Amino acid sequence: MTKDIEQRLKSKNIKPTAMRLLVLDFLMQQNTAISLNDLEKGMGPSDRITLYRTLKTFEEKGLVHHIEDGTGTTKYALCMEECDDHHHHDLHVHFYCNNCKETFCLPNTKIPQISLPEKFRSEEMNLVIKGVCDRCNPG
Amino acid sequence: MTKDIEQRLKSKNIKPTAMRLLVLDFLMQQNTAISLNDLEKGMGPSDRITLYRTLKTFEEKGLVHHIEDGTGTTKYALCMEECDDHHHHDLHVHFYCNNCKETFCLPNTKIPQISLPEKFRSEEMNLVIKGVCDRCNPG
DNA sequence: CTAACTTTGCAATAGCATTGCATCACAATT
DNA sequence: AATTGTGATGCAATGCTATTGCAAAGTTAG
Repeated sequence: MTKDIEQRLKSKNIKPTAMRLLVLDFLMQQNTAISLNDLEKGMGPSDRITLYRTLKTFEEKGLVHHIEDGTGTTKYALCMEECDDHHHHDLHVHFYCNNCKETFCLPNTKIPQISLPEKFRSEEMNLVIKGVCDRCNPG
Repeated sequence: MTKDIEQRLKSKNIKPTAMRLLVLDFLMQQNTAISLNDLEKGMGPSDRITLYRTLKTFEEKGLVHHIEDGTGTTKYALCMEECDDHHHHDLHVHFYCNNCKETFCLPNTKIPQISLPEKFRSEEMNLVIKGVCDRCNPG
C-alpha cells in the first residue's frame, strides 16, 4: 500500500521522501480540495513551509493542481490521471459550496468550448461555480 | 460631464462625494480591470484605505465587480449597465493575458450553461480564461 | 445651530504566500 | 568507508494584500 503511493511519486519523477509519502497519503484521503492550513492541521506536527514546498513540488510535477476558489486562500487537490506536467485542471470545473465552504473538483464536468473575440488566444481556463453542494442540498 | 458621473452614482444610491467622483471617473477611463494598487498609483495622492473602501462600496451597490484572476490580487472593473445589486459578473467571461499581465472583461462572451452533477445547485459562476490578448497577439 | 450619520484618513493588525540560509539526509563516486 | 555534491527540510524573517478600529472632518436633517 505504501508501495502504491511511492510508485505514484516515482512515476511523476518525485523523490519519495517520508514527508512526501505522508502528504500524498493525506491528499488521497480527501474528497475536497484543501488549503495549506487544512493540510497542516490534518497532518501530525510538521513544518508549514515544508508542506508548502511539498505542495509546490507536487504541483510542478503534475501530481496536484491548485484552485483559486474566490475565498482568497489557495486550495490544492490531486490531479486526475490524465494530467501531465503542463496541463492540469484546464478542463474540469471546480465547485465552491456557500454553505459548508468546501471546494470540490468536479472531474466529470468539463468546461465547454468558448468562442473568444477576434485575436484572443486561450491557453488555460478556470471555472469556479459557487452554490450549494450535494451534501448540503436538502431533499 | 461631471454631471454624468454624479448621476451614475446617484442612480446606484451612492452619495456622490468628491473622492467617489474621482474614483469613478478614473475607472471609466480604464479598459482593463485594475487592482487597488493600480488605482492608488493612477489617482493623485490619496489614501489607500479610502480607495479600498470606495471600491467596496461601489461593489456593494452594484457599480463595480471584482475579479479573482488567479494572480492572487483582486482586480476591479465597472459593471455593465445591466448589473443590479445582487447579480454582477455572473455571466461574462474574464480574460487574463499571460503576456501583458492585464485582466479584461469580455462582456459579450457569456458563460454557457453547465450541467452540474445531481443535487448541486449553482448560484454564481466565475470563468477566467488565460492566454494572449488581442493587443499582444501578432498578425 | 446642533445632533445624527456618513465618509475619510491614519494606525494597526491579520493572514497567506514566499524567500534566505543553515542543517540534514541521501546518493554517487572514489 | 570517506568524500563530495545535490536535493530536502526546518527555522527565521519578510512582503504584500486585505481588513478593522478609531478619531477627525464633512454632510444632512431637524
